[in-house]
Amino acid sequence: MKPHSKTAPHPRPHPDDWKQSLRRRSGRVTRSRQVILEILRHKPCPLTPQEIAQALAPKHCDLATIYRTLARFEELGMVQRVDLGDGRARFEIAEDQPGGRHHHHLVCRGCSRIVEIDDCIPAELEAQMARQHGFQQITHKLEFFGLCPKCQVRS
Amino acid sequence: MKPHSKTAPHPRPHPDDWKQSLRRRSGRVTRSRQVILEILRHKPCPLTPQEIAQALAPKHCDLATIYRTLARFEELGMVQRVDLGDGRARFEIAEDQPGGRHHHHLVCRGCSRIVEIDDCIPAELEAQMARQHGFQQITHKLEFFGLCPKCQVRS
DNA sequence: GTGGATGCAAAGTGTTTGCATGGAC
DNA sequence: GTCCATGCAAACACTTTGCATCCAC
Repeated sequence: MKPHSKTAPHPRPHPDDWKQSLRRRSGRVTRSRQVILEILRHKPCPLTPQEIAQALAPKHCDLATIYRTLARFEELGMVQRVDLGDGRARFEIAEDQPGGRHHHHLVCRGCSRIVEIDDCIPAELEAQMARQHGFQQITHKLEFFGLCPKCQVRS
Repeated sequence: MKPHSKTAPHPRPHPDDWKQSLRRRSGRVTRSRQVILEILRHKPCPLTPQEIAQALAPKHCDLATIYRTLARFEELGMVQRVDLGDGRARFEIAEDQPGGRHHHHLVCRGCSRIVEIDDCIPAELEAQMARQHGFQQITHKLEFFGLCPKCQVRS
């Protein structure tokens, strides 16, 4: 069940295209920015700014810088914000970027483990909603919560 | 399209049952608590603690009290927390309470207007996910975002 | 009268901003 | 050399907590 199949897949940019698009917008390709992007590309789940800071701990990067970088990357459409309802922001590679894809998350209520999920809601559901309420450009956030096998035993 | 039909509807408690269930748990039925519940019952969309404070402005109730009351009500299963991704908590009557029902929200990205939506994801989707990843007691959060008719004109 | 609820103030937590310095181009 | 990015500290918004007082029972 993967009803959210893209009809016209985006052109896949070269992994380093971002450097040019950043420079074009008078931004600079700094070491921090490269490392942050590397970390996001290699992690299987969305990360909080704190987690990113830890991941690049040896090279120490200020939290404020991480926030600013992520905000910039979000503007450029390189990363997207994920909200799992615990009051802290998480970021992952945007779904139309190399290494990204449209997906949702299944979060364990016990240990907070995050599993990525490819299933999605029927596209027709959004279309119908758009018609019914006159809204346009509809997007959605869908997250699942449950108890993972380990935490079922524990409780 | 309303695939989330309840098979066995909860017994509908009397609107004032909460007073007894609160007292049973050694809680007290104070004026603040009654008014807060009244406000939530009469509003068509989830409210932030701030909005609740405004709504009962003449009778002034401290924000801390509102937070504590909502936390208590949430424990008792009377209200539920809604997260629309803007970093502030919202609350509404729980879906199995009198006046509540399972629903989701469609939020305007322009003016933040909130519309309640009865559509839901196919129950089969959750069931399959449970099987596939071994999770249990799966719940979901589903929120839609778009541009309402007014904001389409503006932009 | 007792124990829980409230108001007020202070502390927490995640995030953002101001400003001087450092580094990409 | 110019201008943007960074680090550090202060400011912010929302939420939680401590404590003396108040009130439901």
